[in-house]
Amino acid sequence: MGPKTARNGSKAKRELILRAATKVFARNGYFNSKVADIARAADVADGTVYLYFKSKEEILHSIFDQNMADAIRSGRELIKSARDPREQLRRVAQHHLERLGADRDLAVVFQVELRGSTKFMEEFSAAGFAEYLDLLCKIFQDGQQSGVFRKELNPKIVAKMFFGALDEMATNWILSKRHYKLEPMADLVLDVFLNGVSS
Amino acid sequence: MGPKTARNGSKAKRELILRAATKVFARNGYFNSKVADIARAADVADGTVYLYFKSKEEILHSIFDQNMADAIRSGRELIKSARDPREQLRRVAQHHLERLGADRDLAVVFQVELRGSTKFMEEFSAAGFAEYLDLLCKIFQDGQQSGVFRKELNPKIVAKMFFGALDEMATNWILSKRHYKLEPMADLVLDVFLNGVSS
Amino acid sequence: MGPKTARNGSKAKRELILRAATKVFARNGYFNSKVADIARAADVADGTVYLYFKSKEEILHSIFDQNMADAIRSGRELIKSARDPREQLRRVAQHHLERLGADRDLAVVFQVELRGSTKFMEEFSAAGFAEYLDLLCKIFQDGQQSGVFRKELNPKIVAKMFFGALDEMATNWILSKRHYKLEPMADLVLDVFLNGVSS
Amino acid sequence: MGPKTARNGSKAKRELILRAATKVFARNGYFNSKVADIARAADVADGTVYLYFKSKEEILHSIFDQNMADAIRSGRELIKSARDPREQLRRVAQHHLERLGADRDLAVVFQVELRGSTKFMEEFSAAGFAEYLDLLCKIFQDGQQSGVFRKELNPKIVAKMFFGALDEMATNWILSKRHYKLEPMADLVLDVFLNGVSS
DNA sequence: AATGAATGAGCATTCATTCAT
DNA sequence: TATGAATGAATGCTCATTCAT
Repeated sequence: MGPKTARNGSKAKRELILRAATKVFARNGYFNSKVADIARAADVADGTVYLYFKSKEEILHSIFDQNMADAIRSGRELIKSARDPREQLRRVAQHHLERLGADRDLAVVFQVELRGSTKFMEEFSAAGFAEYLDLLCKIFQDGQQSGVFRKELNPKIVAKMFFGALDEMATNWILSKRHYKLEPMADLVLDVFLNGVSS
Repeated sequence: MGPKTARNGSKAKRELILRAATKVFARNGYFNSKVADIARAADVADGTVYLYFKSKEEILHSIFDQNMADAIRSGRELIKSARDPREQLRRVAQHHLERLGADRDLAVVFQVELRGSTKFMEEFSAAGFAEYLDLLCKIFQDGQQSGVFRKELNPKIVAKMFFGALDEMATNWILSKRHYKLEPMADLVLDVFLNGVSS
Repeated sequence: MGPKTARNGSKAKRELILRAATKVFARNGYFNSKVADIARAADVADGTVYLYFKSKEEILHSIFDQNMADAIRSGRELIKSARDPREQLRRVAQHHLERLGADRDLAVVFQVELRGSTKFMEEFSAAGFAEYLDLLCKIFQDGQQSGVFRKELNPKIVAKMFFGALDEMATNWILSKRHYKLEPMADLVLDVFLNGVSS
Repeated sequence: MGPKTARNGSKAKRELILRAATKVFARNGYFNSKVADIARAADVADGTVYLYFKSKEEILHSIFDQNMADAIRSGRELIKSARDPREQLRRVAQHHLERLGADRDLAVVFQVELRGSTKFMEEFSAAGFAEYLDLLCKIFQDGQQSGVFRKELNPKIVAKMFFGALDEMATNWILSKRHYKLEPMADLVLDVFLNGVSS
């Protein structure tokens, strides 16, 4: 059998629904999106959604899980592709903003819809998010050991700051009415982080 | 009648409802909070809520508006109280985290509940939030003019980064199970911003 | 305040909904009845039903509970009103069939709708129903002690038989297309029970 | 091909599904049973059920029809096997309770699940049930003609009473938590019917 | 005959908002 | 001002049934 077996079909339809949901959530917000909207956007019947996801909430979770796993995987590979912690940081930051900048709907879901509930934020945090922060933290720690970064800084806090700065770039990009590229922000952020704002 | 006329009473009750709503939103999330919950927490009848607010959404907006106005006012005063842009930055950052650290419920609403809808985020952004960013931006611009900060940096972007970093500190503080003080983070953030992470 | 206080109004509306539900359940069956049907029949909004009952199922329970409590109360009084166990039996049987014969909708709910689920039947049995059987059982026991009834019979079983016979009369009456009086069946049943069918 | 042709295979599978449905209906109730549950219990695909039955309702009907036809057939044979109407009554009653006592799932379906809708009860009544009552009625009429039973009694009503008493025994047996034999109740019921409860 | 993925009509329940008192 | 009973629109999810394979 070729690649179009039943299992592939299932995965393809799951993906289809996920993409449709991302679009719908991005446009209407999670709470204002009806499962029927997602079904229509995916061109399937309402009930079909429930063959692939247990609930509306599980769809949101799946969007997060799947993309976060991807992001972490790419992040790890990017780190391996460079030696200099500064360069590692640059690549991860750039990739971070590239990903979001390439899919506005996904970006909206990540920057806005996923933040709307403490409950979700807690799981969100507990899940891959913490892993992503870890990844950044490791880079800072490496840099400290190799003497590139100041040793007296708390790497965890620096990682959060770095993430927070990138995150804010992304959120502002989404909310902005002007159309600009998100990805170039990475270098600006990096510059400030590495060298500070002081002259 | 002294200053405690009916109008004062009204304001007091409005305040009462607002505080109750903050608590309820923080604990259950905006979408899962019922107006009846807020009414019960404020010890008034359901209908009374509508004598002070047009809708549930307006309550959320009011929480934001009122606190944001306060924050901006304080911010302006703090800026006046110092000459050195670095010190101005430090005071604003510290105040930012002090405010949130002093009222966990308010912090939850600001860091989590207010982020859950693009629609709200847009108004949110349009409203006082932009003003707050402006305030930070001004400090950076002043610092650039007085030669304290690097002139080649885009002050708007730096302001967003600074805000993003502080914001992330606050969000992490809320989600953290450990109990620590939020306010001391201000100096750590400032240090990195001023001097960078490079040794 | 006269009899039309809020509390009376509440009870009256609860009663109104209960009566409407009885009619609706009788005509369409419990599972095929929509809460919206009940609301329309009671001339209230859908949501109003939930101010008085927690769920659709609770409405069914309430119909049972309320009527069963009435039946048991009346039964007890009827027993007091006569000395001869045979006369007691006659009065209870007649009252049993009178009640059902007077309200066909209620009869349908009792004879048909309440029987449709083991779960309900169990609670049904556990609840007032067992009490009703007890009441009949007592009459038989009294009759046995006073020598009116055969002492070798198991009074519990006889009570069940008697109830079963009356119950079948009621069920048949409901399902019958012909219009006849239910109540006169009581004497026929009693005759057979007292004297047997043998000549 | 011998007698085990496809048609036999079909009947076997039909039977399989019917048995599975009886079990599922008995455990969950008709309305709470899903066709998918029945299919799984019968170890066939959901769609297969519809090759043998037009609808879920038809399955319930078939359970009734098939068993009722059996009961009537057995009943007729039992009547032929005895001359004395009293003995005929005894054999039919005993067989009635034996059948139900031997298959609790079937008994639950007959005593509880089949009673849950007026619509079904009407057809139920129209169908084999009336025939079963007729059978009992005939015995009483014979007994009246042969002078064994009192001539002034309405045989139809007596038949219903007799059925009602047996029916109640069966229902109580199902709902009872204690484990006892159902069949011996037949003689007790018969004794009361023949001789009455009076001493 | 058999499968099981897909369908889509159907419904109990919730809750923001109103308004008569 | 304050109340809280009443409203009714809104929606996630289920499941009997179909049909392409």
